[in-house]
Amino acid sequence: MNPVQFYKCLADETRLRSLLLIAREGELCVCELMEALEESQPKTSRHLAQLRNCGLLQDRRRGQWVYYRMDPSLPEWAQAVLEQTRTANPGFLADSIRRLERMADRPGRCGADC
Amino acid sequence: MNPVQFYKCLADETRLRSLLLIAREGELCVCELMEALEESQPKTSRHLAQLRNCGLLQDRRRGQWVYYRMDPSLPEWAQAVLEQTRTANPGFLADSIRRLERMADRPGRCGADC
DNA sequence: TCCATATATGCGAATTTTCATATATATTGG
DNA sequence: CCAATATATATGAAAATTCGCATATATGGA
Repeated sequence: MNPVQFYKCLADETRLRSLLLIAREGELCVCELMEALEESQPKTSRHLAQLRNCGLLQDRRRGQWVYYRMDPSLPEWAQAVLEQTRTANPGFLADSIRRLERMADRPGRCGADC
Repeated sequence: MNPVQFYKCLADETRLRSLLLIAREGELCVCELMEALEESQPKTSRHLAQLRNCGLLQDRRRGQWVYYRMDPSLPEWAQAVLEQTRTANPGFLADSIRRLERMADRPGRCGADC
C-alpha cells in the first residue's frame, strides 16, 4: 500500500466519511451510506468502488444489497491511522451516525444464510 | 484541524515526503528538501508554503535560509498519523535520506545565535 | 551599492479529480 | 417474463490541483 495513494483515498469528504462509518459499523450497504451521508447513489457507489479498487474496502453481495467492509488485508499502520482519525474526531461523523440510526427500513444484516 | 483537509495535505508525493523527512530530521531548509527530493525550487517552496498555510509546518528564517519544522500545535492524532506512516514505511524515504546525507555544503543548523 | 544565493509568488497551461445525468446490470417477487 | 429495487458504470462538463517558467523579494558579502 503506497502511502500517497492511501492518503489520496482519504482526501475526499465522501470517501473519508464512508470509510470511518464502515470502520465503526463493521459493514454497511450502499443505501445506508447514501442515507447517512446524504449523497446521490452514483456518487456514493463510485467512491466506494474506488476504495475497493485501492484495497481499502471489500464488498459482498447479499441479495439486492452490496455490503462494504474494511479489507482485512489492509496494512496495520493504515488501519491504525483510520482508527485514530475516527476516535479523535467524533464530531466528524456525528451527523452521519444520527441519520444512520434514524434510518427506516435498514436492510437486515445476517451471515451467509438468510 | 479538519481531517479531510489534513489528508489532502498528505495526498501528494512531494508534500508527504517533505513532511516525513522533516518529522525525521527535526528541521530542514528548502534547499535540503530540494536536494533530497530532487525537485525544483519553486515546486518545493510552493508545497512547503501550502503545508505551512494549513498548519502542518512552521518556518523560521535564519540568514538566507528558511527552515521548516512540524507545527507543535498540530493535534496529537495528526502527529501520531505521521509518525506511524513514517516508521511503517521506511522504504518510502530511503532514497531521500540517502541523498540528504550525501549532500555537500548543507547549511549549518544552530539556535538563534550564529 | 552591486552581485550571488536562497526563497517566494504570479500566471497561464496541463493534468487530475469530481460530478450530474443517463443508462446498464443484477436480484427479488409477482 | 415483467416490474421494482439496489447498485454499477459510461460520458462529457466543471472544478480543483499541479506544474513550469518567469519574476519578485530577502539576505549576506565584496
